[in-house]
Amino acid sequence: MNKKDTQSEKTKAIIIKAAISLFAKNGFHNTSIAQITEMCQLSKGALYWHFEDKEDLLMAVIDQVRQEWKDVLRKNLKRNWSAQKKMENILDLFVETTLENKERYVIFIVLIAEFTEVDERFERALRESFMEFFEFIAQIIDDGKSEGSIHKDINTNLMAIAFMGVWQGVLLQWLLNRNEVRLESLVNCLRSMVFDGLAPSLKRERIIAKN
Amino acid sequence: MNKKDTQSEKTKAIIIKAAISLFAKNGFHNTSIAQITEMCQLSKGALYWHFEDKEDLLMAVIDQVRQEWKDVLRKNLKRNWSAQKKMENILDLFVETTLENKERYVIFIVLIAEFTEVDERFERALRESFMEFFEFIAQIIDDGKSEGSIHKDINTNLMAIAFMGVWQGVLLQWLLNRNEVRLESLVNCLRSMVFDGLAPSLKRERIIAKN
DNA sequence: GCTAAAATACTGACCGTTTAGTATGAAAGG
DNA sequence: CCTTTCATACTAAACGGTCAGTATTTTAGC
Repeated sequence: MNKKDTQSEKTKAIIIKAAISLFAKNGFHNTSIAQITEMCQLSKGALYWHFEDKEDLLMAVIDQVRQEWKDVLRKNLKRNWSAQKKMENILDLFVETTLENKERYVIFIVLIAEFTEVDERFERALRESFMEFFEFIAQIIDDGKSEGSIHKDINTNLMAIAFMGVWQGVLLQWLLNRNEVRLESLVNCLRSMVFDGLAPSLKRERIIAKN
Repeated sequence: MNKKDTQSEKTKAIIIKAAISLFAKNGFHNTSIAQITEMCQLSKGALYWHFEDKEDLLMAVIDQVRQEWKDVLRKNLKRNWSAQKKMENILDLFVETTLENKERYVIFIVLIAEFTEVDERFERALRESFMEFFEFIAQIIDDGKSEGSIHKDINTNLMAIAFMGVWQGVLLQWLLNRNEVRLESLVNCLRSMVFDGLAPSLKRERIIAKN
């Protein structure tokens, strides 16, 4: 029998799913075990059978979300695409997958805000989750440099972090203003910043200088 | 006697300052009244004499931080500067003031993450705080359009929100990676995205099309 | 294939602790 | 002496976590 098919794994998955949803909305500390067990129609004892404590559950949640991220990137960005095409598509991909499952992305913002400078253990777990993403983006950026579609004097690692940051920031502002603006519009705005630049005069000088 | 000089106002200010610091670090729900009163060497009775309840204190905190933001912008961006100069300086200003008082900016990120889709009252309070900022930035962007230093086809309000977002996102990623990267480096990276653009080829096409 | 034993999965009451908030009284100062 | 300001002691509720016991599934013996 496949390990994933055991009763234990099924129940664990149900609990993790509920926890992701509640942690993303209310944060870790403001979500009670009772809320989680109510959502998945289980008793407290059941939860504590599968997870040592609340923190153990959070670790499982972080792992799960990291895996989902990885899958989204690997499945949707085709290997044979150019770096430029990947970079152009990555924001669309974020928007698309956010609209179908918001929690997946929001939860990391909530957890960073909650645990940074507070709990070293979870901070590290979050940072390590992003490391995988950074390496993925960094590879694309390096390819883009070879291709000539990305400025060669850009610091790859810094840019990967900054790129992650701008996406998360736009997502954060969308959350706050979700009734006033559409995520697509906000991202289009971001795109025109990142890919076209904001100031035509500045940009022209730069291009002239580079040629 | 100036209202600000009364004992009551002094004590209030001390409590608010401690609350800002603790809310920014631990969030609202994960900060206890006891922690706040310990930090400012006061008793519970004292805090509840000056504030109706914990939520009342949070409202005062939000008001205070909004005021600080406003002051930073008004004092440091000279009225007679061009829009371009203002836009070029605003990120430096953020970095500078963040390094001297991190909480002032971090607290909004923490509170958005904590209250969005959870508590309508505080969500609105936060949104209204940003409104002032958006209007400030929107004015600069509009001036920049008249000047010709900013693309005319940019949606001003959206860009103001997105601009706020990218700053917050970079700040968030810096918080997480503060031991690996400097905020200045990350913001320089952001600047080269926003002002120079990422992809030279795309950009050139756009300029040619516009001329 | 049936049954007994054993491992797994789960329930719900309960415990100690922590929390926001209150009641009450003591200083302090004008 | 009376109002403002603060300290101390307390309450009720909510929290994470435990535990004795029950149900359900899997394994093992024949």
